[in-house]
Amino acid sequence: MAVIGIVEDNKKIRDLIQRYLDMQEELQCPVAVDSVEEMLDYLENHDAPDVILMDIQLPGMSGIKGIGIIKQKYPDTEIIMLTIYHDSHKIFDSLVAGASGYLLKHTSLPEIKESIQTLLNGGAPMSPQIARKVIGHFNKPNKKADEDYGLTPREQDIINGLVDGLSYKLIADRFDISIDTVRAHIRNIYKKLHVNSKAEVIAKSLRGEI
Amino acid sequence: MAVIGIVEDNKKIRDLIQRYLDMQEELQCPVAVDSVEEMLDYLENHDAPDVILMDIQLPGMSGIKGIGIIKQKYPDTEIIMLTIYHDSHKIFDSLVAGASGYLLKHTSLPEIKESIQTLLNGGAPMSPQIARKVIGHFNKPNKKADEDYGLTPREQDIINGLVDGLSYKLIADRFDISIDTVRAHIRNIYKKLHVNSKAEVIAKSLRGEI
DNA sequence: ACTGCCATCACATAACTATGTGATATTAAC
DNA sequence: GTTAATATCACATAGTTATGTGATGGCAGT
Repeated sequence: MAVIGIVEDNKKIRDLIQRYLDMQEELQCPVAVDSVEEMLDYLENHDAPDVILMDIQLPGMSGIKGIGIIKQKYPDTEIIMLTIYHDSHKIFDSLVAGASGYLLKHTSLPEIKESIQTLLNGGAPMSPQIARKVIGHFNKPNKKADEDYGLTPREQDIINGLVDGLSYKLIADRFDISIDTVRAHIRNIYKKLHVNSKAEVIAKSLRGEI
Repeated sequence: MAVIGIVEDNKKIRDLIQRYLDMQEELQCPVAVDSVEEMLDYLENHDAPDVILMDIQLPGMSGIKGIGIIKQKYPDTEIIMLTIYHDSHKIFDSLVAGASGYLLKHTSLPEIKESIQTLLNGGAPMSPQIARKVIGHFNKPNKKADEDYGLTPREQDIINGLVDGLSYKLIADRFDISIDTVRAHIRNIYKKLHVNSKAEVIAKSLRGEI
């Protein structure tokens, strides 16, 4: 009899999954909480579940951070992410943190059950679409032109300034140009990257997407 | 109508798969050869298939080396490995070389067909057991302990919002608090992290320093 | 009861960012 | 020698961010 835990802040979804899993002959789901912190509290006083289903977007600590903490204290507990996020870096971060599977929230209840069994049998549950993104990470270092945004050298300079946390004015000083020129470059960068804030440029850059 | 190619040195298996795939309404398999060299010859004079099923152990060039050569000349052709090897090293090398899927030879004919369709739909066909080994590669690098800035759970939430590229207003909406509260939290975060702009917080966070 | 910390909100203002519109000079490509 | 792309600068303005100052209520520990 495998013991399952759930960390999910949407009460409706949480209850639904818990009731469904608990109903299964070969599973039991004694704990379903809405934050990593609560799960850690629970684990202080109970045996660790065999498998934990974990959301990413949670009140308090994020699910990804939670993976690391839980896996460190209870390394035999396997974690399956169950989330709406399908972007590569969240998937990647989850797996690096120690998750053993990654499902999207549209996954049906029987599929969730099946995924748990896959995991208990030594497999890693994930949809082919997720698998594709995981594989993508293997190819990245090899391919240089990951996606070519056609940034000019000057635009790269400006981006580096942004990533260093500089204001327009400081970037202007660094390259000895006027602040209006900086603005002009940044406008072009935004257009090329399809974003519209410093924050997004910095995020893209630090994720290696530029 | 998707076009499939096969590189496999066991004539019996090769013919079996070719006949089966060719029989399918939506597939055709005009080429099944027993070495990478022969496949390259074929490609000189014909349109590249949409998908190539590739063995690893082959006469002449290995299938893994073949992936690299074929993907370089015909980047739109997807490659699925079909092999007896299930060791992490071969799986890893194949994916790095550019394979989009990895199947073991005990895979049934209908499963092979299904895998091809998965691939054409943007997924990556691989068994859960293979997926598990792929994930294993992500876990190896263990991260160092990060400095404790004494951030409260709420402050972490806000930081996550910033990293997601949200404006104060959107962060306020996400957590259902007022924009002034968001401002207040951000002020405290800046103090704790010794920074004074969104940009720096995002950078710190994405560098794993939080 | 008192203190400290957390989370919430309000008002105010200076500084910075995002965007529109337009212009000039240089250089490489056709 | 015209075109296209790059890099530069200017003015204007709406919107966002950064900071200061101050306040309320909850909760934990002493």
